[in-house]
Amino acid sequence: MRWSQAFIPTLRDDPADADAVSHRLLVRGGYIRQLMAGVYSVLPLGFRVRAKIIRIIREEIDAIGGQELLLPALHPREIWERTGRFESMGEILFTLDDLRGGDAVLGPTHEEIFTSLATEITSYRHLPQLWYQIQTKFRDEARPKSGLLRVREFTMKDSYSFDLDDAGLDLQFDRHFAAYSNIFRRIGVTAIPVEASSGAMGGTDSIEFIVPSPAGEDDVAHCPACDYAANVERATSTLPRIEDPVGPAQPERFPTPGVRTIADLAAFEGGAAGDRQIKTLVYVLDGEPVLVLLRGDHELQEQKLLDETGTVEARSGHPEEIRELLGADAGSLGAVGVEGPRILADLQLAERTNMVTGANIDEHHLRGVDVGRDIAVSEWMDLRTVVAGEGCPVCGEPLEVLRGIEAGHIFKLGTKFSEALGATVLDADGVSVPLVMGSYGIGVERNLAAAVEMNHDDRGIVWPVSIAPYEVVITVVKPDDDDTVTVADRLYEDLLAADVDVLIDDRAERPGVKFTDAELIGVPYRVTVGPRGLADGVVELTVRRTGERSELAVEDAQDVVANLVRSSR
RNA sequence: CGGGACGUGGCGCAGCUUGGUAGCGCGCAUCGUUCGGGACGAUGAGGUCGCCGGUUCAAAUCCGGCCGUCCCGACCA
Repeated sequence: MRWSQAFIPTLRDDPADADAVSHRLLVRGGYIRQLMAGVYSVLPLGFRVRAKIIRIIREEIDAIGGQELLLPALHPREIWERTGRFESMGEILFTLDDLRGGDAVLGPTHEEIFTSLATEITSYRHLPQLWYQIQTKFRDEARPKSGLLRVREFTMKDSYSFDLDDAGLDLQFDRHFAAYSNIFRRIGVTAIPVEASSGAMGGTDSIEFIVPSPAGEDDVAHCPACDYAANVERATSTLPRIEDPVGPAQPERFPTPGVRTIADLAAFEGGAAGDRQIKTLVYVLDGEPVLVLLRGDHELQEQKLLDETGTVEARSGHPEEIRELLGADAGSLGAVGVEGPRILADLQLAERTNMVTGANIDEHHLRGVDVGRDIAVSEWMDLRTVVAGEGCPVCGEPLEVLRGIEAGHIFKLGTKFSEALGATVLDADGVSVPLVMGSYGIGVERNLAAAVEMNHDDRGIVWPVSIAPYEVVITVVKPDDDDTVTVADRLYEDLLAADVDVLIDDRAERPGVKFTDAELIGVPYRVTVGPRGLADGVVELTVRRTGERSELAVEDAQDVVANLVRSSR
């Protein structure tokens, strides 16, 4: 491509509304433009990168036996109602009417559609199957942000596996794990596989691939020693045992004027440290009010509460609800003697004694509370959020907590969708059994952005060669100098013939502008052709990532550059 | 959805408090001088001041409503 003819609208200034590094650089570099909140146009440079990412994904999924197909983005509302997800995903579903008055939705994902197609599989002899597509998804996110990282319309590769039994699913799952690892490596991002919550999917196993980045939205507990990694929605840790001093034979009420918080009570004369308090929260789970108990210095992990209780929608109780349920306001709540609502207690409270908690009378607390003796816990469960520095559940070393981008997610779905939609086969004994399914997603543009988050410097993007829009840019220093143009054009033609993706900057611009633009858009290799070098029979090669420069004899340039590109793809 | 900010040529911004001919930088076009790290000069093109309504002789500016965008939070396969 000749830069003089290309549509590469680079900007000299940072766009005012771009915050994330990838957002800023992709807009400035002329890769993308925003059309509306969370919706972007992909310009020629961006399109080339996207195409390379798609090619890598396609090669890897084909390699594990995937069959590519294309399902509609426009779905009947009815199929979403049949699996209950019109309700559970209702918020993010784009809905629309058609002329015959029916309701349609734009697909946010495709389990329902793949599963309904899979009803055509009738015999175990036709299993396993692995189907995938690379297609546009629509999700009406409440808050799109950070450029391509969180959008409302995006491309996803989603694959779906169909097996007779769990063993078959496990195999397909493991193959996807390997394929995804290959994909991220080839795209040039570091993605940490982490145990994840299955959320509303209701599956069994689920692994997210997280690219560490401050622009991400997921927190991951990671053990540097043994590689344990889990989304904090799921992560556990080991904590030192606390020895409680011996307490009274029954709880004692005491006034605590002005005490509202855990910290207040810890500082209060006659109170107790946070780790000796019981925190009592009122939550409403699918309409049912419950009490949630945690150690005073621990934070609730709401996703764990959802997962453990099988709840679709959870919220904290409103002040009026709390008062009606317990007779006091937040700040003085407790579970001692409470009957009626379910009491869900975090495992870390087990066998604790002589604790301090609210008395359900405003500005009064109880001391000497023995959890086993005084509180009618309905269910024990892991509910707390892991914090950096706590012990790894596998090896005990201190955990770190990283922020990252969810670049891919693989799920074992089991039979949830096949049962709901009647996707069954006859097994060898002639018995009708539901297909055992897995689903596997990877966001194309999100990975493009993640690659920029991981590969940039203060001058711009630094693409890995594998996904760079162009592998080489030839910078023509003096486009009105005949020798320069002759040599540059010949090199350009030769590199094209050698199957190198090459861009020639033949614009009538000053050299500084060209160098700056080349660095901004992030082309891995730059060959500078100008009279100064040609006087000595050389051109100059600059490596974008390292800034390393070398001189190449004009006659060698084509071979050297082509080989360099080939070896770094 | 709650909180905050913003909306003025392609991009980045000033002007609004105190109503009176719409400005600056970059970019763009033409010409000239320049030319190996974002040149200089001259001339020029380009704007329903987000939209609707109100106040006023007169509204980018004041008032009301709406729309849009970004940030924080809530939310989120």
